[in-house]
Amino acid sequence: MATIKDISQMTGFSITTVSRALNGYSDVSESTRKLIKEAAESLSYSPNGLARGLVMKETKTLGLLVSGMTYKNIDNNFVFEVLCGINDSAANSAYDLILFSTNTAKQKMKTYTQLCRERKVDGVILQGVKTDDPYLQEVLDSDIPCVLIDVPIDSKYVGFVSTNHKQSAQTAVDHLIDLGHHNIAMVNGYPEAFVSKERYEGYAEAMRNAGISLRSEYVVNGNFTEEEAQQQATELLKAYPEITAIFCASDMMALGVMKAAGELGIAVPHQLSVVGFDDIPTATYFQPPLTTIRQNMYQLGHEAANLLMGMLKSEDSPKYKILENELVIRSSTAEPGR
Amino acid sequence: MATIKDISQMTGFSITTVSRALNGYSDVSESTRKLIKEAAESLSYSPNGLARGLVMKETKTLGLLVSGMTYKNIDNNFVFEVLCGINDSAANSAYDLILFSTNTAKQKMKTYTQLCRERKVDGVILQGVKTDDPYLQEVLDSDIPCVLIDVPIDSKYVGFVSTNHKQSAQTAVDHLIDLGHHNIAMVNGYPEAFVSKERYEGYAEAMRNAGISLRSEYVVNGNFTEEEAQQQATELLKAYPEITAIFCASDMMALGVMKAAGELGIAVPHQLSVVGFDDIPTATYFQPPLTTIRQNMYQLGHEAANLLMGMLKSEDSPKYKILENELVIRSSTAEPGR
DNA sequence: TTGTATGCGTTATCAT
DNA sequence: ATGATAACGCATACAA
Repeated sequence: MATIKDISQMTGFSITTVSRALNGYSDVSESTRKLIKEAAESLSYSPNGLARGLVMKETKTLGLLVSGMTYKNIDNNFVFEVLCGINDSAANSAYDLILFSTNTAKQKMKTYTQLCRERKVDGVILQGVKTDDPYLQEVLDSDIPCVLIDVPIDSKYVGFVSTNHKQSAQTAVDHLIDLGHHNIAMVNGYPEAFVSKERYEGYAEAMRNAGISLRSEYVVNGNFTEEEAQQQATELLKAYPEITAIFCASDMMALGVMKAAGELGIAVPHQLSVVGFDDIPTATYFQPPLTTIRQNMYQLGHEAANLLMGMLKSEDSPKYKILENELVIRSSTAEPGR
Repeated sequence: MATIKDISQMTGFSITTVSRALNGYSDVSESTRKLIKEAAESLSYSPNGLARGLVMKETKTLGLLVSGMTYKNIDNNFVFEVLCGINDSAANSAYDLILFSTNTAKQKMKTYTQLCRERKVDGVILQGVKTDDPYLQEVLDSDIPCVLIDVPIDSKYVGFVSTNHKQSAQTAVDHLIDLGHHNIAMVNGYPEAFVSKERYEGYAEAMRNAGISLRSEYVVNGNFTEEEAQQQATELLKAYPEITAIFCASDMMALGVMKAAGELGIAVPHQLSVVGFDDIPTATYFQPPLTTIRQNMYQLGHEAANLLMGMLKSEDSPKYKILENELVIRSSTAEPGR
């Protein structure tokens, strides 16, 4: 609880000199600096970040607004990987992270801007915002530097990181087409997600390029959950038994699809090929091991933090970055059988 | 950027009255309160948490010192589950979380106490501290309220949450003994972890109770990693082919052990039974699905945060809690075969 | 019911 | 090279 005032009294120097000495200013003699540093040490002094932040208008904190850090998302380390990336990046600089622990009830009380301004964060990283989220508009209107994850919007104070979702989806579906599939369905997430739109675009593009006409009945939404995907896939496969392949917008949904197939007595991959998206660690262990699109979420988080810290340093720092995904072929896809 | 001063000028009331009105004090007339609130609204005022914290000596932030939020731990959502639990708990109260992003290099620069005092956190949750960690002593010496995860120490300002590691380990080994195993080895984590000691105790206790003499050669350390466990298990199984069961202190190490067995041509579970610890989501998908001890890490985090917030509220709030684990029997254990 | 004055711990401006 | 003083935005003891 010692302050620079205490050091000042102990050493006889003014608080100004103490402050300057401790902050490495050059206009203080080495002898007094030594004295002051020793006093600080003996009083086990720590600077008060609040007071410093109050006057400096900079807190060296990055805000994190992360959806999905809750019980039901526990199996999805997607969010965790992003977090690790951000954390590692912040650890290499002087920033700490503040996690806005907000639930839907609290979200109604405090807006995005309020949250950030109260905590006086230097910048924010947003993960999991939907396109119709009211927060999104606030972000754009606000003057708080911000990086969005998987929402491609940039403006003066806003940047983003994402992956090439469309191209990746296209690659995934091309893989199915190359194997000889024609009746390819898609289990998407939900319409309010940018990534869902992009991935659908990729699916559609691949089909068009192959001269296969799109059938809207073949495309359903699984809300990114295993359960809904399983249910949707069950109905899909019952209604359209001609389907021989399903492209899913997440690995967990792919798991749901495989379970649906299993219950209907449809063998994967021999009667039905399944492709996922994400490449979660568990995907390797699925039965059969899942063919999927690998996203490097760690790197996504890492780049997000770097981008943001860059924006804080200089006006004309790059504001967005798009990473490349990669198709990982395992055993859930094969030539269409009979 | 509006302050109460701005509101004061706009409405003509003093900043005192503005402050009191906004903070819901009763000694301000409803009419002026209304005026002031409207002014605040129109100026889109947000209180400055730094200034408030400076004078109130309370920041409504909980510090999180978490080891393992880094690239190599990405597959281990153990940490993430704890985090989710803490987050959910904090979300239901007025606290936000601050993640101390510290790497080993930075850790040498700033001590635990410095970190906390600079940020002026009201309390701290520590995860992943080893028994020989210098941080630990600091925690005990400091007067910052703190909850340790899986380190059973409590004092005036320190509490902890943990699970019944010893009993759980004993249950796991009992299960093996009940199946008819005698030559049971253990792949532990590392000696500096409390949980390792506890789990070893449980192993030893079970063996003693069954009248099986302990052989120190049967106990090795896998450092909680898949790779080291695999390597250690390989040597173990080569040197002592009479071993028919291995109890592992984590699921990832159990995976390493199963891989070792696989490479040596030893069938699990028919020639070797394997038990893990944690019940990570992937454990269900291992081949064979892993028998293990389920730990509810989410609840652990939840309780940790609740405990800490309780300690902040009153002196004589309970300071520790021990949760129960549960044996989950899957297919990696069986009667010893030949 | 409202206002005045003070302090929280720090940095910054301007003297000396 | 060092010091006095004013800010930063807020809460609170005390007055009125």
